[in-house]
Amino acid sequence: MDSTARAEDMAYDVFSRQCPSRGTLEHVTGRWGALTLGALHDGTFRFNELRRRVDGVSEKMLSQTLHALERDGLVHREAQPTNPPRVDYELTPLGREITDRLMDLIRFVEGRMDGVLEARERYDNLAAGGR
Amino acid sequence: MDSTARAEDMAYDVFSRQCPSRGTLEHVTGRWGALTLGALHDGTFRFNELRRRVDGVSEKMLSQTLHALERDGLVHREAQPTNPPRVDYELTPLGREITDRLMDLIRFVEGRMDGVLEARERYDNLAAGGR
DNA sequence: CGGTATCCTATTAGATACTG
DNA sequence: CAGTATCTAATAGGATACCG
Repeated sequence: MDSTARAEDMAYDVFSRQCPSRGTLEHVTGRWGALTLGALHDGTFRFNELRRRVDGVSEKMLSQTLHALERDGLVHREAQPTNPPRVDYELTPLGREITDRLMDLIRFVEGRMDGVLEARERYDNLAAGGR
Repeated sequence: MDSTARAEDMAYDVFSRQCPSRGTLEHVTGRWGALTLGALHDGTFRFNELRRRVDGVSEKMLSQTLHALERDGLVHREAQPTNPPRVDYELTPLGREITDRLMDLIRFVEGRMDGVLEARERYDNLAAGGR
């Protein structure tokens, strides 16, 4: 019984090279994936609204990122066949569960940036003294 | 008082292009950063032990990744001046706090991979029918 | 063992122009 | 508005050789 439960736990292992979870994790945590999910954590947005929220993303990268997240079932795309077109993006229930955890991580890192910046100064000063 | 607290909350905002938290988040969530931190979550390891744990990483990328994480104060490097040399890597307290949250995310994604794979099939079948 | 240095390729990302 | 297509530039990544 324990061995069965353990086998299920190990069904997907991101540390293994060929595991598909590695690809999905990269979609979630990649530079633009993380910021796009983070933006959608605040609500439903249109394409150009998202572009403004994710400061610095190009049309191309946002489009590519949204496609990957939609394919993985984390983002829902709602297109209205009007003219001009209107397309809304929002998190799916699964996308929301994942993004909740992603935001925990992002907020925590933001909250500790002072410590990170201090560590960098110590590291750089030490390296400068060493040479 | 509330306004002061809010100003502190917004000190670092990863959605803003120039914020240094964006770089640190990329070190933490990048392909090799996430897997390296994940490996170190299990304990202290030597360079080549880490290489084996992070399946697929090259010497060059592991070295680069460890340097970035050490500089950000998330990983501690302990070198013994013996011959042959022995170097141990482990998480700092800050690295552990961040990695705890990272592992929550990773384990959750692994646990939902069946749903992700089903979503991909639906998406690909729809796209195939559309063309 | 624990790396660094170099070279080379592949992938990613940005800018620009264009379309329904 | 919401993208796609194309081209180019920057960066990541791999292979190999070498060093303390």
